[in-house]
Amino acid sequence: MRMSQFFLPVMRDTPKEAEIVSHQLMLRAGMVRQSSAGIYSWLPLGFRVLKKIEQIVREEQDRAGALEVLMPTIQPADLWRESGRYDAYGPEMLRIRDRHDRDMLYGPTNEEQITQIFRDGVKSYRELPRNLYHIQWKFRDEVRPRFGVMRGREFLMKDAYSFDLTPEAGRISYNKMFVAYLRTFARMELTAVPMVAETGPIGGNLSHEFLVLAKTGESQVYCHADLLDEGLPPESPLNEAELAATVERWTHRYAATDDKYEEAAFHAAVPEDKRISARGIEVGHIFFFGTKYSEPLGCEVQGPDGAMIPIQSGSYGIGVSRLAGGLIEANHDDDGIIWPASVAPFHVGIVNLKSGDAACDAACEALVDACRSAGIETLYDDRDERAGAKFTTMDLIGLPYQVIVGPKGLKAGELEVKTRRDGARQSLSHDATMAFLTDALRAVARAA
RNA sequence: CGGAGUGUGGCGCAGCCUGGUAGCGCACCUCGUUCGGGACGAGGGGGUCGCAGGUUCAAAUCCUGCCACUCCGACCA
Repeated sequence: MRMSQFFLPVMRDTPKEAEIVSHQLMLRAGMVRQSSAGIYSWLPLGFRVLKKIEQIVREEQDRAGALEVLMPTIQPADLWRESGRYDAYGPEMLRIRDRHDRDMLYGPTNEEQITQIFRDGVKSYRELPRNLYHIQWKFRDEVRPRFGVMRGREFLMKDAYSFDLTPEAGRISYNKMFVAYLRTFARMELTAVPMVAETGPIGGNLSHEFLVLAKTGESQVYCHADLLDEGLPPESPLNEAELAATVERWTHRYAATDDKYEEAAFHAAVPEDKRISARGIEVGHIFFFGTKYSEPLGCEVQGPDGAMIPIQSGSYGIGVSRLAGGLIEANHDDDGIIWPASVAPFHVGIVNLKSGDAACDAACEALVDACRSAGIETLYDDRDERAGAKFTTMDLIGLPYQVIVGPKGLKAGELEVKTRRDGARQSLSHDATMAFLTDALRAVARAA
């Protein structure tokens, strides 16, 4: 993408309504613009990030055997009356009336919708287990939206729903999602710690939250320090025992949010030098809730003996739009954002220090072409203005690598390659630059 | 919903107390000079001063009401 043809309204000054760093940087880097309280438009740069996140989530859901669907944002009230949640959900549910005076609502979640779909489509235990998910906009009319996209009223969420015959089978489905979540966050280079959680209005009795530790996190969390060093979860697919072992590996140590925290238990379970007390951003939440929805909604299948059996279900959420903010909270410095390569809006920024100079233009074009062939996404700063006048734009928007092209370097046949995270610079030939970039971005390419 | 605060060009702000029909920095446009890293000069465009009502010869400024947004608290992906 040529910067001269892109839409990138960056801001030098920090808008005063933005308090936390991710919100400030998302506005300054031209990723989002606020529409009203807790509701945002995603501009090209931000939308690219959102899609990258969404795609990683999608790939890991697919890998775990979940099937993607797409359910509507607007749902009929009657469906929620069946489950009893129409009245129970309260003012956080945005209620709408259509032209025929039918009560509708903008979905805050989709348990009812998916249960209805499954109920009407599946009649036999032979068709279990199944896991259906979608990535769709939700609306919860929060009393107090804040922190930009981290706590919006409208937000993009991946929600998956599992359907099993027995609680034991349901636990396997739960474990699959648990491991998928570990993999999902690891691919974004986030350390997300699973913690035992309250089940809240979604209901159920088995639940974990996944929290990214960050100073600006909304939740107070307590955990064992070694949990942060567990590293990468094993490659799927895993058998039942491997799944259970992996879940065990990430849950046998103490980890709890303040809802579940008990000081005595924490101190008993964790030696003092391993106790971590920190703030966390909740980026995922999984529940197993058995027959909570299948019973009131009549979601049953016929078992081997012919008896009707209510389905055992769980639901599994990832805050996709929230992750965009969470990733910035976890990856930034004084100059701006520092994207992990897997979610960066572009992999490489190319800066032409002397636009209009034939050699510089040609070298940049050659780089753009070579990167395109190599599957490397570039943002080329080709603007015909003072070279470098916008140079911090590249730092601000946080692309992992920058290649700086100027006439002096070119005379020596060299390009300057800058790594955003540590600021390291090196002078390399065109071929060496491509080799460096290809190598550096190999992990991203391999995962995709 | 309780508490606190803010609304003046795209962003950041001054002006308000002591009414006299709007200003600064950045950004933007034109021309010129610059040109290996947040340039300089000259010229220029852009504002219902959140909205409504009131006081006054005159309101960004004073009064009343409303709205929006932000922050702290309780609640959530």
